[in-house]
Amino acid sequence: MDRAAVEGGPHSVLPIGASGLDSPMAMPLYLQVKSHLIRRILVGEWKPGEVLPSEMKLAEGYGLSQGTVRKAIEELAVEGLVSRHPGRGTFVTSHKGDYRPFRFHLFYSDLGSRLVEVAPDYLSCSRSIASPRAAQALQIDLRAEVAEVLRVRRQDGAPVMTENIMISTELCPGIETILQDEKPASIYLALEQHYNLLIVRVDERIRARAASAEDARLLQLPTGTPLLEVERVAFSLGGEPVEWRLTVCETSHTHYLNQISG
Amino acid sequence: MDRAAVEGGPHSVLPIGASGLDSPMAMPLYLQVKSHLIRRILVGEWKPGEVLPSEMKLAEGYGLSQGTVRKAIEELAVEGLVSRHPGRGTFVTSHKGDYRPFRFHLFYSDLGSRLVEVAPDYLSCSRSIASPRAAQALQIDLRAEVAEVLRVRRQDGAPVMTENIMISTELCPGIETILQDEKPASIYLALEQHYNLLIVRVDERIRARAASAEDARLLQLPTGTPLLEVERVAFSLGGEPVEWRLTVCETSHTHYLNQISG
DNA sequence: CAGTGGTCTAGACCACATC
DNA sequence: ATGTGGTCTAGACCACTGA
Repeated sequence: MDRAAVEGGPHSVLPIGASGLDSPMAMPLYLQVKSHLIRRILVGEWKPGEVLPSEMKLAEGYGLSQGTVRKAIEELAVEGLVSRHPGRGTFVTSHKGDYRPFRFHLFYSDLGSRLVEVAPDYLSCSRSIASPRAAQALQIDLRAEVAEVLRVRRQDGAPVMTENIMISTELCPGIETILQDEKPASIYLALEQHYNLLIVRVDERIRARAASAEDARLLQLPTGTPLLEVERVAFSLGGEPVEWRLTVCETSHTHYLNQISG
Repeated sequence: MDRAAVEGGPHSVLPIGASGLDSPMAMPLYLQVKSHLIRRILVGEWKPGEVLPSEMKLAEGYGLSQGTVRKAIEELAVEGLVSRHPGRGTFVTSHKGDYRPFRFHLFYSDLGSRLVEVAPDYLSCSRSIASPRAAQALQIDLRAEVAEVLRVRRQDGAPVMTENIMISTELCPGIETILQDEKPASIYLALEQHYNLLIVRVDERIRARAASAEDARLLQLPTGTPLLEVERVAFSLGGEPVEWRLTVCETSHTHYLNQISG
């Protein structure tokens, strides 16, 4: 075998053995293939929803056996970057389609239905200055510009949750216009379609707090009511923080469900 | 190959092809092996911390190739039931040892340290009657007996978290005595060592609530203070609910961290 | 040193989807 | 009919562990 590199396409990124560092087993070949495939997805060679070449084609391209490429793809599938369908092929994950839509939304009504199943109301959507917490989380300048969205979710007509969202306009220029016009139910789908940014991980820090005057007004309840506060940072496939979000939820008929296994 | 079943030991459970249903690919062989290994662990053939036979030995025992058995074991490793160590062997997971101890405890101080790193104070430990919520979660009779524990955790000397724990005495006879005597930092380690019950999954429902008079007394703060309430049900390897736990935490210098990926 | 799990290959057959 | 991913085999070499 000649460890052929991937050549030819306009999207060719880096041949696997390009650095002189491919001494035997420095890093397993399947992990090198995995990294290389991630870079090719990142760079847009295959966009969300599109199909990858077959295992055999990729194996030929890399000059490796099918089994090695298969192991790389299997890890991508476990991590949710691609999904595999027998007889059809391997597809880049999209928030569109049937692949676990809204898999990052863990709020449930106490009766079991998911709170995300009703579209949110957009109260405002504008350019703004990042809050200190958002700026730190997004690793941007303390007074950098962001798109800011304020949304409310209802359950049986009553408002139960507010979402304050900030996205760097440097990373996503024009995002405030898109959100303003489309008012999407899934912001992550919008990021994916307009900026090729695939959200693959979110960190959520959860606290209890008393309702501020603003909370009380938006959620129509007394100031001081205990509320659940979830501060989220969403990261793209490339590991960049893309979105900061502060969700505040009234939990008398709602809860956050976390199932931890392994 | 003759698809030899596992014979001989006193712990032999079920040969893989025992039912007449091993028509080709009804269920993949590696999944059958996986299920069989889980049953053998459940039944105590190898206890937490002990080593499994090597892949080759298991493959010979089942009359399959090493690769098939490997795939079964790899899934067990991903699910956290076993851990693999090159050159040493495959071990049944234990909460003891270095395998992600306290991996179900997601409370952190705002400075980043884990709240579980200081041993809790045991305030009380007794036999009691299950609360309605606990009885429902543990799938036991509404007035069934449980062991009830009340613990408090401190941060820099100040109490920040109470834990109210109920465990069915039917499933774990004598557990109240063990907890009373040992006051273990990890209840799951105690369940594992005394009852061969391995906790592999917990469901947590999170809400905000106002401090009750009892909360206020235990945490030394005003009644009505917003607190984070986490209602946990812990499940054993066999899927039975084993423990119900209500954690109440003051979150002005503490948070619950959930990292969601895939 | 022998034994372990980790990687890699090259082949085979299967169920499934699409045309 | 063709091509896909899914399963399974049988061999090889490697790095690491522990006696």
